[in-house]
Amino acid sequence: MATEPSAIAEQKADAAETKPLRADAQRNRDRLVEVAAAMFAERGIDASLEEIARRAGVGIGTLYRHFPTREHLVEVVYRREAEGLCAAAGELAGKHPSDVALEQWMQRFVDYIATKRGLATSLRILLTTNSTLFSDTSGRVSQALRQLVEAAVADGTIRGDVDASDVLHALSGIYSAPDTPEWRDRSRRLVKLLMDGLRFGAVKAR
Amino acid sequence: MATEPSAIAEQKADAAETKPLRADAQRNRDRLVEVAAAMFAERGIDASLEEIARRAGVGIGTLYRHFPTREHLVEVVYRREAEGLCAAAGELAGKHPSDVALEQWMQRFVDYIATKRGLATSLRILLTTNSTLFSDTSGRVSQALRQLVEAAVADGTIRGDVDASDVLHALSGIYSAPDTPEWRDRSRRLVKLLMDGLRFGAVKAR
DNA sequence: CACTAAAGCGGAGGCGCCTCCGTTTATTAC
DNA sequence: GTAATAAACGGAGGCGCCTCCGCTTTAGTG
Repeated sequence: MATEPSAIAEQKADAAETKPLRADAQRNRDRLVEVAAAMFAERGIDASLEEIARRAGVGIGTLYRHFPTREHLVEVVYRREAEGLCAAAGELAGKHPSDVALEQWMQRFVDYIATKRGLATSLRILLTTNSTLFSDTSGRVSQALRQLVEAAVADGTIRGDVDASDVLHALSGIYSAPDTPEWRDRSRRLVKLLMDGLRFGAVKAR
Repeated sequence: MATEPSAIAEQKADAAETKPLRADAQRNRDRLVEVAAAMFAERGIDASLEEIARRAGVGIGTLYRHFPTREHLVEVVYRREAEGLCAAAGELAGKHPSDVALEQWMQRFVDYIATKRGLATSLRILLTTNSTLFSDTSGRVSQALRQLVEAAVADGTIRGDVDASDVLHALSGIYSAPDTPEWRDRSRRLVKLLMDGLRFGAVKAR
């Protein structure tokens, strides 16, 4: 499943895809995405676009030029979130013992799911059009999890009789809870609980 | 499949369900529903609620008191539409030859589908909550069609080798076309075509 | 009838969405 | 450096959403 560019713009300088933006435009666009990510996390998917523009220090017109609809903006934020999550797997693995890396990554996964769920309820329509959005990101995300679990099993910091799918399955409780306000905290506790279970009976006892 | 009252208010005086409205309130409510039906048909599901209130000669506050969300209003309009459609079967049968009654009813069915489709795209969310909305109306509607088809077959104004499901199946083209502007006209022609087919080889040739 | 409480009314006001276009700024050519 | 031009900016303005609350009307009661 290749990661082809979505129908909706992507600014990654990876390949000089679509004419590079002017310097100021690129700067503004980046700021907008950053602020939007914060706002969506804080206030939910219905955060005011005008406030996002305001906080990013640009006019509302600028926001609309870059992201003609709310959905466009949300999609970009979501993709960024997913990318960050995948990248985090490598980074955490580099600077923590592998069980700790796994735990921290899963905590971050909770935030990611929050984004995903918010997006899901809002974007049913866009999703029918742009169906690769979820499918191709979720593949990469579970790949990242696999990597972490395998490393931790390999060096004995978690028990050896589980694999990534087991962990994902155990995490499924995260998906189910409705959008209650305590959802995030409960999910965090769930991750801790799961980690205790994983560490129990590990070769390298703590 | 009983027609129990939806989670969302219904004003039918059938049984004195929820305290009868004050005369003026009932009047305003009726006007609102009527105007809304016209506006939704004319301008689509996103018609301005303020304009609906204006045309109905009431304040926007009144509209919101009766229908706290756009979806509430849409649902009531839709139910009314469905009821009207079912009732029309009986009326048309009473004053036209049965083949003509069938034809006219099918033309009206086109309008009904238009409402239904508009609603469907807008109300995915509400539908997950209030799932009886579609299922219980569609049963009654197809019952109405069956009645008309059987009558027309019985008195020989349409051919005898078809039944209501055949007709419904033949009408399915109506469902498919996207929301193009010509959709309604094309659907009307489809109904005419179908009628010609049904009359062809009828016992009582024209 | 007159009175009163409850029900209903309606629109001002605050906010968000989105478009349009005059002004500003980066880039390119000389 | 300067000029020309295309790209980008940004905010005013128009419209729609929805809430809130002071005013009006109705339906009872005597």
